[in-house]
Amino acid sequence: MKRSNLRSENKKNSNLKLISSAIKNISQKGIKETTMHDVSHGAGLSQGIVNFHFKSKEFLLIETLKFISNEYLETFQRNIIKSGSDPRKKIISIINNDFSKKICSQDKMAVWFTFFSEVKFKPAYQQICKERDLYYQNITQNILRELIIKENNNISEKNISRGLQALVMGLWLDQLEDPDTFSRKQAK
Amino acid sequence: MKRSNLRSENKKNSNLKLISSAIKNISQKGIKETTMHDVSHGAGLSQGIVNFHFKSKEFLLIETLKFISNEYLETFQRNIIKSGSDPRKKIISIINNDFSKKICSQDKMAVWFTFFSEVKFKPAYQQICKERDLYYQNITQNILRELIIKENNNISEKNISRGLQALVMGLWLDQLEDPDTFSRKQAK
DNA sequence: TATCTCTTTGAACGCCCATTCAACCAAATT
DNA sequence: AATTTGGTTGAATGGGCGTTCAAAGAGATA
Repeated sequence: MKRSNLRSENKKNSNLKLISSAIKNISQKGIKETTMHDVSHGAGLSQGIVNFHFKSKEFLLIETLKFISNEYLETFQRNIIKSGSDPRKKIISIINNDFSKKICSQDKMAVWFTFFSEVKFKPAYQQICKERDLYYQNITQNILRELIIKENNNISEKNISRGLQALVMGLWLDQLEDPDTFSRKQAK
Repeated sequence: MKRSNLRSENKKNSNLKLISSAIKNISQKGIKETTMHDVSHGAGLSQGIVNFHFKSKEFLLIETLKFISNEYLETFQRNIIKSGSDPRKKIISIINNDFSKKICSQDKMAVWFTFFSEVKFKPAYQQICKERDLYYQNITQNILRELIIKENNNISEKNISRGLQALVMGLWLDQLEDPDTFSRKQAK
């Protein structure tokens, strides 16, 4: 066993700490008011470190977006697998996931929508978001198709899945705009 | 008739030009990359003028948000009145308005969501958005109640109207994230 | 132990941008 | 016509922040 892992582990650790700090700061202040100093000190490190690990603020942000996107996709997938083969149960598990405490938290939502608002001006963000959406879209569409066949219905799975996604997004946004009256239960 | 209107008219004109320029710039670059210089020169005026009229960048932004919020509410109201007394037609007119060329344009959506993403950190924005939402919520809820009574149904108008609003928001967001595949017709 | 490589530090640099303000101009008032 | 009031200009100011980099520290290698 190589012992040279101490360094690379420390490095990974630093990266993670920096991304976590970025998420925390962004959720509290937004992207533009989050300074490099905020991020590095929030991670218990010092000034120039972000530029060393991520080259620039922009790349840190991209990695941060990738991070929360992956986090979402992981619980998404895990929940569907856990729910068995009944398409109805699968749909329910998706919705449960979307409004779970972990995913639908004020902090996470704040970060998501902060990035969403920049998507139009930043191709890199757009790509990451698009990929996540396409994945979501694909999966739900397939599940809905199963459901439609099973129930012998005659509706478009494409529109429903897109509508579902939009509904979820809109409800998420609700929680940002008016956290006091928002309830995850009611949204579900 | 007082003739002292030339000055105040010019002033109003300048204000409007500045707000329009702000909208244009924000829709293309976002709030933080829009500089005072961008705004004033976009309006054909010079550097210090925004501070003269709006005191600070922050107040300019608040006025800009108020402006697009009022614009939305005006066409919203006008369309409902035009559509007569049938609740079903009223609902349709709301949806038509939400996805009209004027309201659901890429530029306007970009501006809306840019502000939405800041709502969490800026109480002033939050209040403006909340008011607009409450109004929307109230009106649609009343219309839905009419509809429910008329059709002798037994569902909660509150949840439906909130869901509708969320759905609209989500579809709007779609158009931002992926303008190429988005179609206003399909959304409707 | 000595050398080399990778990571971290934090002061220094330079750019960008909101804001200020004295000077100027045009409209209103007298 | 003279004076006051209000709007506009644009150069100057100052602060904030991303980035750089020499020096130091810590792990790996010999």
